[in-house]
Amino acid sequence: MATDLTADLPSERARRILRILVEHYIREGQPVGSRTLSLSAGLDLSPATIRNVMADLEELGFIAAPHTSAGRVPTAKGYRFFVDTLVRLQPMAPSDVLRLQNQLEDRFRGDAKAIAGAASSALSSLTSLAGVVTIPRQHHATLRHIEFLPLSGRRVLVILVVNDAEVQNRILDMERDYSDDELRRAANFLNDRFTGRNLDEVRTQLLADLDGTREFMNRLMLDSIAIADPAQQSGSEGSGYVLSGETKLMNFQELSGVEKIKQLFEAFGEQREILTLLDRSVAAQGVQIFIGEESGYRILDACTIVAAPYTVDDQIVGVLGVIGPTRMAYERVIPIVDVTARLVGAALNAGAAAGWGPGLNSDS
Amino acid sequence: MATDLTADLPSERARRILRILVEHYIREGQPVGSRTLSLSAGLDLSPATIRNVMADLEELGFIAAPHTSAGRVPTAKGYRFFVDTLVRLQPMAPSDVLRLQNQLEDRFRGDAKAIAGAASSALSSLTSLAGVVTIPRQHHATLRHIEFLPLSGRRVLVILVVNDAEVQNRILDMERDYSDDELRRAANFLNDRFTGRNLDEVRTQLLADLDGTREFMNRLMLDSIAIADPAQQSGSEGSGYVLSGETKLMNFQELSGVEKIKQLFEAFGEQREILTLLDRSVAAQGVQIFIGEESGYRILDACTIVAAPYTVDDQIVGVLGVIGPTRMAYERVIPIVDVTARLVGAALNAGAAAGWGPGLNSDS
DNA sequence: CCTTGACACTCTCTGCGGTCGATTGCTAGC
DNA sequence: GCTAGCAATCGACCGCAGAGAGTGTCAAGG
Repeated sequence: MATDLTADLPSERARRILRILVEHYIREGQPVGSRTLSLSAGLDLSPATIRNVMADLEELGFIAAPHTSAGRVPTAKGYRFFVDTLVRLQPMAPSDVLRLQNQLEDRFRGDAKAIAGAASSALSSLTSLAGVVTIPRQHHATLRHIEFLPLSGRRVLVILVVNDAEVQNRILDMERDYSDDELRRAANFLNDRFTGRNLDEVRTQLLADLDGTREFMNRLMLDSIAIADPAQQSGSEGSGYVLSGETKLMNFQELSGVEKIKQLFEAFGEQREILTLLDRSVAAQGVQIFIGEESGYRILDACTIVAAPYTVDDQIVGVLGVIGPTRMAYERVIPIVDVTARLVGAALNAGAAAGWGPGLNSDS
Repeated sequence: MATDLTADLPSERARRILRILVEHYIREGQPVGSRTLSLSAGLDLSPATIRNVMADLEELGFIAAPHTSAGRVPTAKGYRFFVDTLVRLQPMAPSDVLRLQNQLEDRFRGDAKAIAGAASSALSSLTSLAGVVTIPRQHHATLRHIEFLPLSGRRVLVILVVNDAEVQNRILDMERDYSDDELRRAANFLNDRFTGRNLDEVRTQLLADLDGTREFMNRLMLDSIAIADPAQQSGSEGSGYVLSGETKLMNFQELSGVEKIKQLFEAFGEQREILTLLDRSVAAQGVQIFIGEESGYRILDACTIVAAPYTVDDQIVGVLGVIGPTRMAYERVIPIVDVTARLVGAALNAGAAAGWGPGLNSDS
């Protein structure tokens, strides 16, 4: 019927209308009618004309009407088009960047878990949504100190200090008995030879030595190095993510059904689904956005996840982001997630992160 | 008007009616009318008579009517009287006790945090309410191993292994520099002299030595022993409690207002108020119950907390319990909390907990 | 060919009135 | 002291009508 049906894309004018509609809906949370749009600044069209355009947009699947006489709301496809091509990103205020930076670096040097926690609550308070940060992988971490303590019955307690001051520990079930002396020698060997080295290097080196004389100890050493990697850590503590400000999600009517909220919170508790979803954004660099149904999880139908991987030495070690309703302030949230990811990477790089300033937030 | 107004206590008959009313309301969740009670087994009175008694009970403050024609519901005072004198406790099934015991002891020997987590989720799944367990204090714990690692700028990383295999660590800011050698000697001193000893003993001993020659090292040693005590641990990790099954609370209509749920969950997140409330039950032994307004916190007006301290060597080291609506199955919940507290104590006593059987659940 | 004003239509929301059912308090009688 | 009966009260439910908001469509005008 209208302008540009040959392509599947809306005309220039339709885009402008779509953008204003989405922005308006995000602000007000109410279906937007033709009259409201007509009065909106920047448009100089009558409601009737706008109705025609809106009919086209509806046919293309960008917007939908809850019922006959209730204006239109964006669909997931509409939000997708909006964030991909229409949104005008709003850089973070330099003062906010500075504060965030301080929050992440202050007194946390080297403790990755503490940084993740701080980042999570910072994300939440900056966006008024739920913040989520995965515990960083530690392949890249440097070995600081290692210690073995014998327990009863072939069990050995491994204590591993990595980076500046991060302590990991786990109990290993061994295949044979080790004497106190053996354990001490193994620890000494590792400490003497590998302190200050990258855990990845340590592992490779140990693997290379595998057929050497020390083979019998090697199994113990390999296993103990491996505990620093949260990916393998099925235990409750180290794996998973830090979530903050979940309760903020209860403020949004679109999620306010008690039953929905309950399922959402149960999913947060289980962690599994959220984690696999976050893992998807490890693939690409930059900010990734999963809108409503796109996530593939029914529970998140009314939610959007904005996520970005963060890196240390150009290696991706984790993902962070926010979870909120599809109707969120994308233009503010996207830069926040972007900048936070960079600052977390910088903070993890310990001392090396002095030189951050404004101008970070160009965009993806 | 009626039977026993001289005393502030209801007559025998009134008590029976109150008990049946409370039990019925707990089961059905709907205001109970005189007709319903009249039909109830065990009572052989007409609705009119029951109405008279109910009027008395209302005057005494045990029950209240939501509105003129809607039957009665118990007040906080009514529940209080019910749990104090009317309730007929229902012992846990021996099979449940056994399963619980296994859940707590399996593969957790020595790791207090893991035991707390297991107890919390066990409480939640047994009661269909939220389970809560404070992280146990460690005064009583035995020192296994200690280690100091120097960090940059007068900071020292302390790693403390207590009990079987529980690792605690913290960074201490010291007043002067310590050389590597000093730190090594301090650790050796503590390990040689105190391994296997109670942390309390260690502290007393160190205090006694304070005016001796080693004074300069003593500060470091005292501080490092102190980190095992979660009460002093203001940091996020060790302090506080483990909460499980919060989402189950969303099932109850009396808490179903989104705003109420939100405040409740925010209180859970803050931990402070819940903790001070739980601390109150450290005073007395046995199961403590805080019903509705009794807690003193508005947020918990519609909630009841059933809590019991748990002990190691007859010393109270923590509190556990459940949080639910005032309308909960007290007769089942109270024994469950009671038994769980004993089993957690036993599990913390590591190997010494073999001999538990049925017959635990006499009552408070 | 696009835009616009006009008009009829559809749907939700709100308030009103009425009925129904549950329960109470009260009083008179056993 | 207990009980039966009675009027009164109140919430839940239903149907209905009117207001309001927004749509689709159509014919007229640039």
